[in-house]
Amino acid sequence: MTPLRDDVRSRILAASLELLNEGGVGALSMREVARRAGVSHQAPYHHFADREAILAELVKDGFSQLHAYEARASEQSPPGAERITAIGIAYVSFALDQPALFQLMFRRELVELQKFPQTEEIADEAFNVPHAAVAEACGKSMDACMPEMLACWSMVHGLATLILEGKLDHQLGPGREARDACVREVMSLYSRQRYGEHSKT
Amino acid sequence: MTPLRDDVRSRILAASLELLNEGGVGALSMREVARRAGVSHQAPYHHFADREAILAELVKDGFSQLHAYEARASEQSPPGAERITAIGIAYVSFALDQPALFQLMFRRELVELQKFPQTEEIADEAFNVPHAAVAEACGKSMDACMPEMLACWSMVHGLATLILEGKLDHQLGPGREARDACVREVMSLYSRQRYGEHSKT
DNA sequence: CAGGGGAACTAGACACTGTCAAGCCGGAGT
DNA sequence: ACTCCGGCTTGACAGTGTCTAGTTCCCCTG
Repeated sequence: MTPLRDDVRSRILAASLELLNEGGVGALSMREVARRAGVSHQAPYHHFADREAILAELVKDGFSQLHAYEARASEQSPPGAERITAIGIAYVSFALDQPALFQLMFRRELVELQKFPQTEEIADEAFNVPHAAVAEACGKSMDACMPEMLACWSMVHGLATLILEGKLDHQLGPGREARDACVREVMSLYSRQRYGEHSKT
Repeated sequence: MTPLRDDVRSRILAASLELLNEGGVGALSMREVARRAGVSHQAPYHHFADREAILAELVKDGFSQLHAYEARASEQSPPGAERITAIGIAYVSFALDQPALFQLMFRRELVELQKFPQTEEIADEAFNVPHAAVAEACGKSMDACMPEMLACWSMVHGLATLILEGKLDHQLGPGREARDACVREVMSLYSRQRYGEHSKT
């Protein structure tokens, strides 16, 4: 009942997220987190088993954010190619909005999802949104359209990764608009040609 | 002239690669490298400015290996969809053969390519192989087919990344054959539908 | 109203890391 | 013969994650 009860815990998570966004995963050290939260360097271990458990908590929130991005895109677009494009753009937009968090979510060396069933479950929910959209566009069952789904997911995830790791800086400019335009172009190029034309853009 | 002259340097690189392959990037610490090379913990700094410089050297070799994988695939297949498929499979094969090295090559926080022009140049060579293949299949210039190239590269890179990070363990089995089969399927699904049918597989 | 118990938190220590600073040492150049 | 210098070693420092041992304080029971 007392909001003070979990005060330290939430301050720790807040400080973690702050550090993550400021300097990436490398800047997120347990001791610095504790320092920012104004507690001793050992206090975090009373709320989390180890560093990985804290990261898993951030990752959980990350996947639920990703799910929200995708769900909104899915609802606001008609089924078929256009919906796939929209979800793909949402996926990359999330990655660009939360680069450090996105990287954290896909680093097994930092957090092994299998150890955190709650986090894994939310991750699966996020993966289901594009999967369902692809199945609908293909007119196949979720299982039957696995290759299509993998192709789609891979492309979107690869695009996000390459942009974040700066591998496309040479091709694209540094600005956010150029990146968004590129994502839109690649996505619509992909899904239009695969799932049929759509009028958008 | 004396082969002993660079003995320490090459032993350091060998030890680095060994550690990288044994336990990933996290296991590669300067002190452990020095220990394995049989020198003091400061010796590496007489041959490399810092940790990043050692990693850059490994990355350089990684990109030249990747280039070799791609070049061989390109030569052994006819231009068009089939060549793109082959190069894509080669790309992912490299990633699966050298997982730790592949990850290292695409982590800007670990090695910023711009700081190492030699490494960057070899990386560009590696990226040019698929780029040329896509341009040929499209019948456009290298510049004009940038979106197609990005779509292709993103998909292949994303597939490699997702497999390595274990995100497809649930969909695929753990075995290498299942992965190879999946890669083949996704790749040919992609390039066949985009660049026309080909008889293979 | 004691008093016991346990949770939240602190403090100290350990082994480890990357890197700076100083010293040793042997061979090359003048 | 003497100096210089690059390759290497040793020592130190601040920083890390985490184990262990206290300390403090609130709640629950008798």
